[in-house]
Amino acid sequence: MTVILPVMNTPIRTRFAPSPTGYLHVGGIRTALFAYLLARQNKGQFVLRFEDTDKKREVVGSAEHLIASLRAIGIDYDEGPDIGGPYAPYIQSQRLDSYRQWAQKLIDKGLAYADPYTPEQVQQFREQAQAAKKAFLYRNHRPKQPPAWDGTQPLRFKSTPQSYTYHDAVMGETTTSSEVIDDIILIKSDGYPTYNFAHIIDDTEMHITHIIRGQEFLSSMPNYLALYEALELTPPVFAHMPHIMNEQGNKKLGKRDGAKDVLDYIRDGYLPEALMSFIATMGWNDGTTQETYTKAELIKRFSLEKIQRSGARFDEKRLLWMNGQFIRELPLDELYTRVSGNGQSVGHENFWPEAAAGADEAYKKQVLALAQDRLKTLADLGGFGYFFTIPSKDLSLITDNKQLKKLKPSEIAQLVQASYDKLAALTEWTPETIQAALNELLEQTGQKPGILFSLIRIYATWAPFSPQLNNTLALLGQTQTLERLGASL
RNA sequence: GGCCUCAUCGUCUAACGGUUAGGACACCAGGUUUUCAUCCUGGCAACCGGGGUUCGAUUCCCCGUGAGGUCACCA
Repeated sequence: MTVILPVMNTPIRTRFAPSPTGYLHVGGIRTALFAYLLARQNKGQFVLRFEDTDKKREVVGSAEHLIASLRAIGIDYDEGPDIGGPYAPYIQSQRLDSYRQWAQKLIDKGLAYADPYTPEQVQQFREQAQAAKKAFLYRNHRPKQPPAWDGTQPLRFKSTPQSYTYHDAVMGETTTSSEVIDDIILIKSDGYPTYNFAHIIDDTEMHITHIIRGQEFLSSMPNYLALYEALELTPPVFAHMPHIMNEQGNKKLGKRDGAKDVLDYIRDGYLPEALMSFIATMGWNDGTTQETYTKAELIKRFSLEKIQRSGARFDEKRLLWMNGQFIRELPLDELYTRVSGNGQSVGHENFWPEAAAGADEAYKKQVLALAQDRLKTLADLGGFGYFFTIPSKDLSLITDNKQLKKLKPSEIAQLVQASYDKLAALTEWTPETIQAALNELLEQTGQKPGILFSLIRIYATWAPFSPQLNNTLALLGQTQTLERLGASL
């Protein structure tokens, strides 16, 4: 039969419904993001719901962690476990009465029955089917006279195999085989509902209009459609997202394979807006050549129809590039607050090198202005410690330098002394006057910039690289520059 | 194995029957008269294979092949 999906004229309501079993990785948060974007675009609501019906797998603290992750990326929800809403509670373990009532409706209609078998017996059926190279279907073993359901056995759906055709907002027209319809478990023997049953009830009661979820649920769609029918409910719009694959491209991204916690990206100095743009453009684009998007642009331009149907690999190099792009576009003052957190919570990290602790704000902002173009992550700021403290000498910078290593120590000393004298004579200390002095120094000593400037730069910073020499010296100040040049090897 | 889905440079992607198949990341080369980064310029690099349909297929159809997902008292 064909399920005709309704034309939606009610406000759009989407949801993100994770189970509190761990952290959120980029794959998970993308599903949340797309649901969020759709709701915001249509002035609808975005709902957070916890699906905690598997008490064995629950991880302490993960609910808070999930919430923190969404907040950190900039995905705010209108209703949820912690903030409530018109359809509270938003935690499945607190909605058991609802599931019971809807289950009773199915029992009354003769569409649900108690499963009399032990898990071991069912497992035996499964193995028999496997041995016979056939797909296991519980309904082939459906008891003729099932006992009355007393709540201690699993409650199963009494299914009728049939084929469905439905429209998926991402995947398009989809037809399912009747073979996969089975007597799925509605309520487990521990009294909690299965995801398969609970999400349908919740989405209905919470007036969710669009279910956006991962592609792994595609193969269960026939069973869900059968349930909607049995419950006499109108299904919402479905949008199944292709998976994000790991970097090797051979598996869907998952926690077991080391998929990174999104909060770790924040801790590592990735900007939320870069993360959002990157995640959104993995598997979605608006048909233009635009490469990065602000949140406002995403809300405006997003559409389910433009979502890619095939899985996308997670390319961390591209994320790193994108992060640099966003850092560069930040106004200096904004960048300053981003790197100067109190370190108390995620999103408020302090990325300054330790030596910067006592430095004054104006000076730090000048350093930041020089550093901005060179940051790929905020954490890269940690490499600018030489602006705040006299760096320890690393002679390998000279001995490993293919030009400098040819010089005798006496020649080096001479060059440094000449530089010292020249810079000490300056009465005005600006990038321009310094550059002029440096240029004169080149003529005076007859040295190539590659040798002379490298030497000065190394004496001033003892770092493998640093901003442009004149700017670096200007910011360091004349006194500090001379002190560093004056120190002997 | 059954069922479902997918298929353009190494990667993310554009193209919705007619293009020298475009952009970006990565990589390589050059420039911005020190390094690294930024920025600019240029380069390398793709329509999975085979049949159809069509005047014409990357694009539509079929069959292969490959990849992923799913077959739980997990979600």
